[in-house]
Amino acid sequence: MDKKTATVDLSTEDKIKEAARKVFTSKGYAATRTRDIAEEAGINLALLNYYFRSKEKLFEIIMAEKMFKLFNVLAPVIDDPKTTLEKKVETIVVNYIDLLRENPDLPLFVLSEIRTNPQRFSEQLRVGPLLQNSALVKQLKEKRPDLNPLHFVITLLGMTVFPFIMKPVVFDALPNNAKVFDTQVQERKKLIPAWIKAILKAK
Amino acid sequence: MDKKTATVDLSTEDKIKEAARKVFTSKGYAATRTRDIAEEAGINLALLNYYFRSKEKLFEIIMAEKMFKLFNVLAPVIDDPKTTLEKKVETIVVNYIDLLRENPDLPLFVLSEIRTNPQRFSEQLRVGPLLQNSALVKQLKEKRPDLNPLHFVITLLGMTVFPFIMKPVVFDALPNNAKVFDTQVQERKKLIPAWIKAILKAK
DNA sequence: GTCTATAACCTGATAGAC
DNA sequence: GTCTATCAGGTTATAGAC
Repeated sequence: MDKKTATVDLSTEDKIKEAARKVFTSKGYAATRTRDIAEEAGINLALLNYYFRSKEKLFEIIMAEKMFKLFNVLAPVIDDPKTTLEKKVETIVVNYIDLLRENPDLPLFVLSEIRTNPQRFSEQLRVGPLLQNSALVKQLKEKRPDLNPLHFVITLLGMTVFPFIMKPVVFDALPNNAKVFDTQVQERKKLIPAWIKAILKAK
Repeated sequence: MDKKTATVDLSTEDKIKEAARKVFTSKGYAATRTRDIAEEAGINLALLNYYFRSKEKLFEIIMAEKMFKLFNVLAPVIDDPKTTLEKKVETIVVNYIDLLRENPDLPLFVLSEIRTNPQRFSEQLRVGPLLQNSALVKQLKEKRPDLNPLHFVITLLGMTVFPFIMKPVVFDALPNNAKVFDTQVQERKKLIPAWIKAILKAK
């Protein structure tokens, strides 16, 4: 079944959500007009308010979805005592790259909105506790007690996520962009775990 | 001389630019109202248009400044044949961290605006050629002909820039945030070059 | 150069017919 | 549930006095 047909088959409510996902993530909350969403969904402007009451309510629904996607790659892996540190790294890298290949502007969207309106997200963002006593941190402290776990996590995520953040700058200007980017990102599934290994080994 | 006094001493034009820098970078183009800038500058709304004709013209001036700051850390280093690869890495890391410590939301601001409105920046973004035949790339190919230079550059920049991009998510939720963040970032001036060294050595 | 007042436009949301 | 028409409020930009 092709995508166009699938989209048409959606309920009106889902058509609006689908359109909202697309427009919000590509332009951001402030630059998005409810009219853009309505047009993208192929429905009337009034229906947006009929189903979701307001632009802001609709946005909150989409945003919650996106943040869940983003954090849910980390959450189940980070506190699993049964897997090794190496395996955790590999899983995080592969899962994130697969997720972001399908949602390339997810990180920049979420980070931009948090920056634009930090107090709106102050409650959801309790990353400290999640890290503090996780299995990953314990395993890391055992292997390298001298290395601050936060440095490690940020470096790991930076290696994985940063290509997607830089995509508009580096790749969209390149001649053969889409293909080149995807190849590079796939390569990083193996490169990043190897690099992390080298970093942990070096003293 | 304290900052308040210095600000008051500025010409009206510079007061507006200074205010525009602050408001644009913290809220983004779309969410910024010219009234916010006028108020921040302590002047009347009409003066903004008198000096800069429009919100968009003013934005373009600020944005050009910011992009220059961001790319100018890389440009002089990347094609210098007189320094070693190691020295280049060290210089890039230290210079970027110093720049970003003073302009923490510079990367997220620039990247967000590029994403929101890619065609506006399509001309400025010719990163490919800049990299293609640079001294850095040559040195890298000599040391590790198997490693795609783009992987290297993105990893290096990711390690350096990503903490600033994650700041609102990870650190602003932490108890002792400002101090912790700054300490960590300073530590990375030494950590990142060491990590890069380990990565280049590992086969 | 700087201000007040206002024009011209845009955007989110709703009323009311079908 | 879905549409058209429209309102109410806000935003950029300018006219015109000083």
